[in-house]
Amino acid sequence: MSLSISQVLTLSPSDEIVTVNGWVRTKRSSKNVAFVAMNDGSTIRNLQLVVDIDKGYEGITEEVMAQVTTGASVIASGKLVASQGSGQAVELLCESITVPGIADPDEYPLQPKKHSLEFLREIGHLRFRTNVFGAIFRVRHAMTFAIHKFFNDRGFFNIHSPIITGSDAEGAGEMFRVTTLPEKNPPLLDDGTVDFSKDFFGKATNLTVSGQLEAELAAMALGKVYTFGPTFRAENSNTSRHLSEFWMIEPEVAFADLTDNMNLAEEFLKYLIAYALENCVDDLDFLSKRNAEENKLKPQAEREDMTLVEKLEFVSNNSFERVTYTEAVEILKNCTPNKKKKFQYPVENWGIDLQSEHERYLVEKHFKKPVIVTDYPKEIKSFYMRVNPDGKTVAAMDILVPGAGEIIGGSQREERLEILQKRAEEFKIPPESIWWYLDIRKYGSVVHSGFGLGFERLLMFVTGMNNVRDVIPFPRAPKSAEF
RNA sequence: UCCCAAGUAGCUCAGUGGUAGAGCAGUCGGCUGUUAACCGACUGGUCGGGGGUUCAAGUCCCUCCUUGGGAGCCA
Repeated sequence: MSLSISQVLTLSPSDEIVTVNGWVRTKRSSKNVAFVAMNDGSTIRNLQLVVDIDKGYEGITEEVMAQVTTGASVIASGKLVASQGSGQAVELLCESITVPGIADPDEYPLQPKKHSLEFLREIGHLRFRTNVFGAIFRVRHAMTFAIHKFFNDRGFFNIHSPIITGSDAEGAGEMFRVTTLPEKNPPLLDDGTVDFSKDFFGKATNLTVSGQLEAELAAMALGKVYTFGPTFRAENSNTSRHLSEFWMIEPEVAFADLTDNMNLAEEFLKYLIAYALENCVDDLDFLSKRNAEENKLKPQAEREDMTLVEKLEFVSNNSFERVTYTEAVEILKNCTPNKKKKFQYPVENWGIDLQSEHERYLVEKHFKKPVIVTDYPKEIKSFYMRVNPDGKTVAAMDILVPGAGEIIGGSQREERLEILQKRAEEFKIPPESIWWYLDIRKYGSVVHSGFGLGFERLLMFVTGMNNVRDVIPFPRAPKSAEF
């Protein structure tokens, strides 16, 4: 009977022979007995293999045991016995061990010690084998599953928005071109630019920067929909919060206004955090301890007063703070760091865009909890956001959390055709490039709202990791696509 | 893209003008129902690349590359 380590660790000692497959984390050996910590990825916990050399089981030779080194794969069989040592309830008393794949100790880069995350990023093909990344990617899976469950339970339909898009007016950022034209001597127009009518799709195409516009179309028939797919931004962003390829969840709901939208977003985030707390206990416990150790190394002023798990519990049990942009500016204008000129960008006038330092102050110092900022000046937001009755602001909302910053950006969409056309004009978006988006407002237009949740930013918040490149298996960023 | 810092053994780092070091890992030996085991010995380096200053450069200067932190863009 072959079992996963997560299964084995729930069993009681018995005379039944069990077989476990996995990889060696560490080995401690002496003349008479050897202990092997084995992990198979099913859980962060290791199974302790005990090899009693005196017993002289067939197949467990010195040659085989010499191959049992950190990183090697092993298949072990034996009886589950109560552990004599502390640290584990049960252990596998081995009667046979085979090593399907060795890992030469002279070359294998992972050691049974703490490695820097920077180093592990350089060995992206092996970092899955560490406790940290095992925990992170199990949590990532759990969050993926919980997202689909949340929406499915509430009558939403998952829409696969296209990855290749012909729309270049989405305004969300620089795009990656998709083309099959030859690199050398592509067909040119008279003015010397590339003739994309000769390209694969008969027009210029790019990788999507957002599934929102397409989700809106679906919501106008299916009511409640969401997308969950990869998104691509060709911005030259070199930060710990940006990727060139990241995953985004974008719900879109017909007959829903901004308040409905905020309620959905808040319920959604709390659900996901509660799901992680309930279903990823071991992994979050490990990440929380890791986080606490890192916290100790920080200067006093930057230390957090809650552990990761405490922070997650706090967020799932308390309501988010909701403030308008106007109120946020008032708070910032009158706050101590602004008066003492500690901000790099002083807050003086209504209309400025909130900088990272301002958002951090609001979230980490003033409210000390997630904050929803609403009703931004229309000049600093997108063309599709609904203009408020004051004519100055739009029905937008951003959710800011400690550490990961802006985790959600959403809005009530402009459903009035004439106003949307005027807004597109102001943003210099040619109407013919979004004719289908405008068409939706001609036929049965309704109030509707939605938001985008950056999946990796959610994971940063849930796992306590500080760099977005550590919560995605294969990070893509400028000058970085090795694995 | 801009600002700041860093790049020295497989890993983490010390070395600020005068013969390249430590801890961990690895190898060998010892010891022990061990828990990132422990003890001893040994091995291990184009000091990120290129150029320059100097009798002499890991160290000073220029330049490029990469990484980290911050900023902008945003999720």
